[in-house]
Amino acid sequence: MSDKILVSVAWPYANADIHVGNIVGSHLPADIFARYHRLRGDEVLMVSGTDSHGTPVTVRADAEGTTPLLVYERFHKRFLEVFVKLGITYDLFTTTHTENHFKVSQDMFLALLKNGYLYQEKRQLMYSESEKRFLPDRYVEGECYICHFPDARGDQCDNCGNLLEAELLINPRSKIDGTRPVLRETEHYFLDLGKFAPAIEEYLSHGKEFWRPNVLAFTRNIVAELHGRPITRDLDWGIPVPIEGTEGKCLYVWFEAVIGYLSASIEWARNAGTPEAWKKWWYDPAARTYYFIGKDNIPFHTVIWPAQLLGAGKLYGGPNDEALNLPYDVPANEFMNMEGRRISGSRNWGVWGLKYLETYDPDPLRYYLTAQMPETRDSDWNWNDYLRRNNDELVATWGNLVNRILSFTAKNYDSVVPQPGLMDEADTLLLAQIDRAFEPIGTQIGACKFKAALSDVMALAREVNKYVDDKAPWFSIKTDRARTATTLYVALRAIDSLKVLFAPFLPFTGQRLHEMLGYSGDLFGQQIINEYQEATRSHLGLTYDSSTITVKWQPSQLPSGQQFRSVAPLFKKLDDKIVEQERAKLGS
RNA sequence: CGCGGGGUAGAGCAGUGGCAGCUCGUCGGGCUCAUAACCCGGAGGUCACAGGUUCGAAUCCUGUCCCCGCUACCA
Repeated sequence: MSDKILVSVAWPYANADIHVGNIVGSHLPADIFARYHRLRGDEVLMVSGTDSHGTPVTVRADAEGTTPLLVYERFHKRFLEVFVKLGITYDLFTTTHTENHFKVSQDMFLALLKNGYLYQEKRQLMYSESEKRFLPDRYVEGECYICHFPDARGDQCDNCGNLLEAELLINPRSKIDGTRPVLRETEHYFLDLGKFAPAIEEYLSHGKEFWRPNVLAFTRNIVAELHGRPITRDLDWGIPVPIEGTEGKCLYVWFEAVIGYLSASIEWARNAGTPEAWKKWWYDPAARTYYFIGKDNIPFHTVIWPAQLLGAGKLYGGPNDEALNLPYDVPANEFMNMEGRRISGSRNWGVWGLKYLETYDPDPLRYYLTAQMPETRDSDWNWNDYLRRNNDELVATWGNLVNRILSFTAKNYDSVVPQPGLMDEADTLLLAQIDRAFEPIGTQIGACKFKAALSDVMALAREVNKYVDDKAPWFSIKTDRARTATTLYVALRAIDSLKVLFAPFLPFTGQRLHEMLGYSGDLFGQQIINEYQEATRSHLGLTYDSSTITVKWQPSQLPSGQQFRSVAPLFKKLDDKIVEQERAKLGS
């Protein structure tokens, strides 16, 4: 029986390229999870998109002398490219800059307003008369009112380190044109989070034992002191507040971006020609919704988004009048550092997806990132470690197992899966051990324990290497062809099973191995980039066609007599020199 | 005392009351099918530190030190 699984992934900001921290934090674990559930035959919907609004995008546009629209479009296109090359199989990766998302966000705003969860409040904020707009804190400089450093930023003083209130700076000036901003009163909408505290506590109080302890502890702590947060800002790049007389005000990004999970699901259904199909993930109480994010995003997904969903109530209405589903699990990852220091775009301290793929293959990256995934604590990318895991684990253990058995079979059995004879205890035990592994390894992936699952699969590959060594077919071939045929058949079937167990982690080499073994058909579906036209604008979206999948999460049924196609190594051994070469690029 | 996470073999990690484990590296041996790949064996740890609870603590409690994150536009 198939489960309904919604895989929601953090929306990357359209102001910088995707780096390994973004990939390991959310996109990759989500993809492993989605691929596994698809192999199981579950109904999976995996969505995300580009967060195209917000100050970072505007800041970048100002710096480049261009428009936020062009900045967002440029990075959005590069996101799609990196996800195709890395095999991050989104059913829909869209953007927040669609008419659909505007509409859904505004609908949710209005629903919250109608249900009494929004209130208005006036604030005094910095306003630039020369530019006729309110200035974000970072756009204001002035004398620090604590240490009197003359060039403090609006949000923090670089001299004394204190966090500042921009409106209190002495002699404030605009960072853009140097003019003196004035305080001007502005009215904003606030989400009344305090009203949700009892409901959120109730939500967190049962059935959350499987949540990662840090996520749960962090969340429970926040719920204790919930207060209203502004959800609108004085900006012109974003989603307009859908109320008369609020010109020049937009929905604040943190409020609007999370709504993307819902709007992307709706868009996916509409694009597929089944406009109601999204409802089975959002209204069926048996559906499970997962949110793959980085730890910086925890409160938005475990408190604020549930509050929005609770407050919006039934919104568009489920088939049986159900309310919207709350997050089932939020498996947030910690951060991955780069050679001991925090990844930083401005200092060029990191490894970027597209850049990496110019030189290296996707599966070794997926392997290394999974093995180093920051599931319980911060981890570190280290090029020496990358080299070691590629050469000593991927190449030496798994790649070599495949290569030694396939080439031996090619050489001695004419590239045909041999007919096994009577199996002895060792043969039976090995196959039983691997057949039995599907369930516990699947359970681990389903529980978002990706490191442990991958390490268990690799341990099985070592078991098969050991079996081959014990059987020594290179000896038996000289005296007992029947015995050797059995050994090779057992090893090949083990390899064929390992192909499936590794598949969620290593889809590209999995597909190659699948073909080498002589199968036709695909392990996974195809990724397709489409252009979608709405009434007034168009956007690119990445989608996934799973109709060609022929493989299931189950032990190999490899038929003897099947003819191999070409046999070639799955992985490339890397030269030691890359460590110094790659390290030299950091920080330059 | 702002909040949360973490400190276990050279490196990276698992291990929530019962003889301290895994991968890699290292040392020694074996094999030769395989990308000098594979297999076997050994060495290596006062489980951050100090107290406490317990027949028994890496694991529970108290205190201390150190690292990381959140509160900002660096995921």
